[in-house]
Amino acid sequence: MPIHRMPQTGDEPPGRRERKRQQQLDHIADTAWALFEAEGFEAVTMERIAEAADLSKVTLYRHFPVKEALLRHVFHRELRAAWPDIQPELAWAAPGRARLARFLELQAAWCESRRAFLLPYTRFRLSDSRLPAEGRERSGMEAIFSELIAQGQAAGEFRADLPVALLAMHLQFAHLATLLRCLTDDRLALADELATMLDLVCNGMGGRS
Amino acid sequence: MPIHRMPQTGDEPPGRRERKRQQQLDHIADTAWALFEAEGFEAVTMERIAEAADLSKVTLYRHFPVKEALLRHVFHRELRAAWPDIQPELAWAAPGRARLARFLELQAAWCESRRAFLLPYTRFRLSDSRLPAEGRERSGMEAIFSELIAQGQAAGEFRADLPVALLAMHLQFAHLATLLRCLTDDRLALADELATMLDLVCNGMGGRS
DNA sequence: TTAATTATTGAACGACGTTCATTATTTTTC
DNA sequence: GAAAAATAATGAACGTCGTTCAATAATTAA
Repeated sequence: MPIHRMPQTGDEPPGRRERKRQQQLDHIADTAWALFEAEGFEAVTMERIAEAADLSKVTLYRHFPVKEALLRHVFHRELRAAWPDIQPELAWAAPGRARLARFLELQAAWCESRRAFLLPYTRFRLSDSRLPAEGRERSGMEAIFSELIAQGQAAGEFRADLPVALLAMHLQFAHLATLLRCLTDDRLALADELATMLDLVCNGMGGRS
Repeated sequence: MPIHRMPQTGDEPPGRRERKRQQQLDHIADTAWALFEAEGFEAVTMERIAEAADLSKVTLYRHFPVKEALLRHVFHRELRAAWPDIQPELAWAAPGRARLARFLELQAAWCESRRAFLLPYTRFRLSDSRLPAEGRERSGMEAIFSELIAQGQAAGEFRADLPVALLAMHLQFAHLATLLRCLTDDRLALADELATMLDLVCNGMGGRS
């Protein structure tokens, strides 16, 4: 069997190379996060991130093939960090639409304090399909939507004639579109628009089949 | 009053400068269309388009500030050209969902023969919000959706508690998302996925308010 | 015709993302 | 342990997108 890629059993202890890789990823993400926060996503060049993290530009691009992939990595790390605070709040709402609505409320608040990152991230997520296969794994948000929708389906609140993945994708695009609209038009309140969006996604726009 | 931008009454005869501009736009679009069709969107550089159209690169960028703007211009020209064939077919279906479904059918067929352009165009449309104001005018597709939805609202088939523009935007994003999915996954049939998408947009995913 | 606007151009630039040959490091195998 | 194979990292150069600038040509307004 080919040695260089073993079957990913996952329980084997990672070698030193993998460990160093992970901590270097963390180091890069920390550095990038700080720079993005200080100067904005567009203003920071990949070369500067590389220098600040004490890496070659080529090496940085080996880890993150496009700049937005780095943004996504950083962003998802933040999202994972916020999840323990968000999740218990959701249990109070009934599975299905109510819980989804509660999540969007909490999410909106979380997003408000990350406006600088949110616009480029949203744009990228809306149109990305050029990341390598491993990068096309479920995004943090997509995984959460899938979970919440599956709960709603199990509770009989969401239609079960369509696969969860499709519903989740539909919701996610509507979500991203709403974010994009709000971020490019300051007159729109994120929380309100998200509530309207959820209404539309759940109830449809009224056409009978 | 400032001379260089008059109120755009529109009925004054355009000067020679404006006429030359228009025919140059047409010339550029023709050239770009041919190159795109022959070699694909990504493979053609802006410099080559400029050379082929006998222009300076800077001049080309003056007309189309980003490459995708040129693609959009070319694409919308095609769509406008196809519209006379599509529109009469729509009158046979009742306004509202049926007519929308019919449009998506015809659209799918039209798209099938333009796959090469469709992917970059879709990606761009999904995430564009950096075009100059004049460029953010309603896209061809968005205008059509708006019209069809307004007809459905008037016929009482679509809910009227939300503005047409919002419904149209929602539909358009779902539409683009479906295109993106089908173009990046050959196993999916465009017509089928569009029908499912319309179902989802019209009927919602089943959550009660 | 003169004066003010606008179009067009070449040349250079910064940034993204890639390629390549070379060197260092880790992992495997003996 | 040491040798060999595989992978990681590097600098340097390159192509493309998109922009800036100063200079020239063409159009319009006075």
